Amino acid sequence: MGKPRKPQDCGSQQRALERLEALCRARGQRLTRQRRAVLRQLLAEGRALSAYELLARLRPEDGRSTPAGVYRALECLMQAGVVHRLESTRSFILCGHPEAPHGGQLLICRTCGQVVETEDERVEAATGRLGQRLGFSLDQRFVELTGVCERCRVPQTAH
Amino acid sequence: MGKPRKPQDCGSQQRALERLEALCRARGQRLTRQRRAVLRQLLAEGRALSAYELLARLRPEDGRSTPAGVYRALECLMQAGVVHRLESTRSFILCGHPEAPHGGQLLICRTCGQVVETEDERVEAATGRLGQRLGFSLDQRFVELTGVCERCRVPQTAH
DNA sequence: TCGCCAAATGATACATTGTATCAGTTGAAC
DNA sequence: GTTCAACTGATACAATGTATCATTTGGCGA
Ligand SMILES: [Zn+2]
Ligand SMILES: [Zn+2]
Ligand SMILES: [Zn+2]
Ligand SMILES: [Zn+2]
Repeated sequence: MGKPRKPQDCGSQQRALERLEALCRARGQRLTRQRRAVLRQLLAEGRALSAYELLARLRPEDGRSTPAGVYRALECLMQAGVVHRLESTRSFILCGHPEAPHGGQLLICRTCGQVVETEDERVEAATGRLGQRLGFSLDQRFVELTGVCERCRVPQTAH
Repeated sequence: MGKPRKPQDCGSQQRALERLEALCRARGQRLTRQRRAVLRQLLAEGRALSAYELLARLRPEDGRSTPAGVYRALECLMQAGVVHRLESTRSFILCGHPEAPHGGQLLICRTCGQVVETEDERVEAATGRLGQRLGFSLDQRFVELTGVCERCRVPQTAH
């Protein structure tokens, strides 16, 4: 609960949206009305949303949105690498650094809902080596760490 | 799909069941009829099962089993540390080495469904350090690596 | 510009996964 | 045996995710 990181202002939101659109196109995905709408909502929210939370935000501006439509849009955006799914909370979030395709780590604050995405070399190396050691050729790595972030742990005296 | 690791024979199954029961009791959990039945099914199956797959196996021997009952049993067994939930496949599996409570890594073969559970020091260290670096005090670590296991990759000529 | 075709959508229905509630039962402790 | 918390049974429902198919859209070549 509690407010997560505040959403970006409109100017940078617009720029971020354009950047994401360019990425989608570059990766061979049409960026349609629905998909753009999903991106916009995720960007505006600034935190992870469940598919049905997304749907609730989309319906006011497009009454024809459906679960299937939302899931299809999310599927496509995940393909394009600009959205990730949080397995442990069944929700979806914008990629934090979508420039290069990747599978990183997600740190989730269970108090404020903040999600931090990283690409930690040591974790990458360790999981890769683990797969190798056990004879697995890995194709996906889910690393989701939940806990309490610094801001939530230290009850900073608002000044 | 394809058969995963074959379930253990009845003798060692019985022993394993008794060992698990002892662990549950040691951790302050009553081991009731339903919970024992869930354990038995997971042990017999030798792979991860969804809650409803479990339910389907329980009903023939106890027609009063319900989803709520299965989830309650699973909840308790997870508390006791003898069952894990696979977030990425929404299923449940017996802990591979339940002697000490832990949160390890799960390697999942997407061909045969086999799940290997490890407690890799390097992965533990790397994720711990990552949390620390980002100011998170972690309380749970989901590390699920999916890929293809050795047996499935090398189509060994059965002899 | 026009027609074509693959991709995407809309609409509907359904499948799977997980919880809430509350009355009744059980079982360990005294 | 009584008691009380834990557990169960039963029911209903909430949340999450898919299948199907007719229709629309949009890029592309004639
Ligand atoms: Zn990312
Ligand atoms: Zn926080
Ligand atoms: Zn385990
Ligand atoms: Zn395999």
